[in-house]
Amino acid sequence: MTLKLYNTLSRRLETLEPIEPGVVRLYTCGPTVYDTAHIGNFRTFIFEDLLKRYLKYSGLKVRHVMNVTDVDDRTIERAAEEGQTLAELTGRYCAQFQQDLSALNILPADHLPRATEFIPQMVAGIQTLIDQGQAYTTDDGSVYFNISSYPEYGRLARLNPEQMVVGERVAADDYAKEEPRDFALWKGYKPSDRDSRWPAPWGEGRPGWHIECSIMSTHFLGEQLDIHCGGVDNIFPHHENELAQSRCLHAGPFVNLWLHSEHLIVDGRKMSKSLGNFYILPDLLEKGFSPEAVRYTLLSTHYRKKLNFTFDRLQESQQAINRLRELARRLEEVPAGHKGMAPAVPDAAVAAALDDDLNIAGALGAIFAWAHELFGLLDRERLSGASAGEGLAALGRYDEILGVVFFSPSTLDEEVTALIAEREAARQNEDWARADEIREQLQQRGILLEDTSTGTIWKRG
RNA sequence: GGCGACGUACCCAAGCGGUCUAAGGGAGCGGUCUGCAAAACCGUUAUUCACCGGUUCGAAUCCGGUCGUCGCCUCCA
Repeated sequence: MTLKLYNTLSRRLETLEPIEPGVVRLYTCGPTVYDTAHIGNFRTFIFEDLLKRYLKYSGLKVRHVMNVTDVDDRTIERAAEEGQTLAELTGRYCAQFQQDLSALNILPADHLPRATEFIPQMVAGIQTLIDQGQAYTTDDGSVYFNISSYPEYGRLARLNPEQMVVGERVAADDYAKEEPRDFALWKGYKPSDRDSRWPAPWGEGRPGWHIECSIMSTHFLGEQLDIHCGGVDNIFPHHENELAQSRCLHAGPFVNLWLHSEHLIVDGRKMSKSLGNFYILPDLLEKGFSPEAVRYTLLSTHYRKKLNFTFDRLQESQQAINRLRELARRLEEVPAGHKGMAPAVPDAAVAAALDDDLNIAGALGAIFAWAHELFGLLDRERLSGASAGEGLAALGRYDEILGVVFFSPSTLDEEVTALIAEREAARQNEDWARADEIREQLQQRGILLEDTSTGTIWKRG
């Protein structure tokens, strides 16, 4: 396996060469738990899941850490609005987040540390930067990183600090600092912060956003990471600042490969809370879409391409998944000793595509082309029993990467089960009118019935 | 103003200088099968890759320009 990935730092494809042979140290930026994450957020988490699953598929061990930001402007604001403590609010949304991760069949990280669990370590790190003369305190008890103390500042984002526009967002920051481009390591306490206050040598307050990742990644994975992921909007300022801090706290390279996923688009604009054009998973499930259809939709476009989200897309994804599930069902029906052809499984094509910067569309193309070949043989009863078994195993392997075929075993409620039984009876009596009526009724509810040679099956529409 | 990405059929999308008269998914149309459907299969829907010019024996693929869309430029995945 020679997996090549696009490194944002070099803007080139680079071969993954784990620091420790056979083990990949992966750090992915998690959510800020001030609200339910929208599916644009999940596009990134699903891209990271694809990466992780493919690394495992390739025989590597993955040590994965995802942080949870549970203290920042938004969490504090939201907690105040809802009259809750910070911990109550973030606890609630963190639980929601994990529930959504699970629904989308995203493999959990080995560690999911929350920023507030590492405040003393962050304080120590900030103190080191102060001691080194790379950070300074201000009268309000805040601490800022002096970007001029780090010559490589701007390298990741390819921004020249001299040319950076000091815009509204900087002006809106009412903290005192020596130079507008410097960023906060620590924010001095203000009454509006309510219960969000922690002690520090230079004064009570709370950590800035970026320092948590520098500290927690090192804590769990060491000073150098193989891969660090996030959405493109994290390149600047978050990752640029994180990189600066980490490089100043320890001399090594910090991250070998920086990977960033593109945005999910709605009506031509990026999906975001501020634009109001977002969807959350529970709402899509409520509308009757399956979690696997959401997963497939977010997964099936290359991670560095913008992805336009539509309900049609979800529907198309469901159809594609149904096709693979149908293949599995048909393969299971082939008797073990059946004589026939033995087509090759597309392992090599799938691996070649994914080795090329996770070319998922190429991999899916290979899988579906193979599926088509198998269906043709199945229709003519010319697939050997052994090949059917191999095919089923191969599909299982590929689904360890895709995670859309063999998960979330759907169940039917009693009413539906009874209707299906009633229809069976009607068909036995050749009462076609009643049988068709039930079929249409269930179709309205998103359940498709198909009468096969071995009985009636159902699937989601 | 600075930096960057993208534009392939009705929709989505692969393609990384020749095997491209361009994978794969969805959708449509005709057929086989079926009680009828659905699924699956067979056939069909781009001699063409936003547009213009250039490099090359050869370009969807490289270079330049034009048009269009989007993103980032201090706390957005």
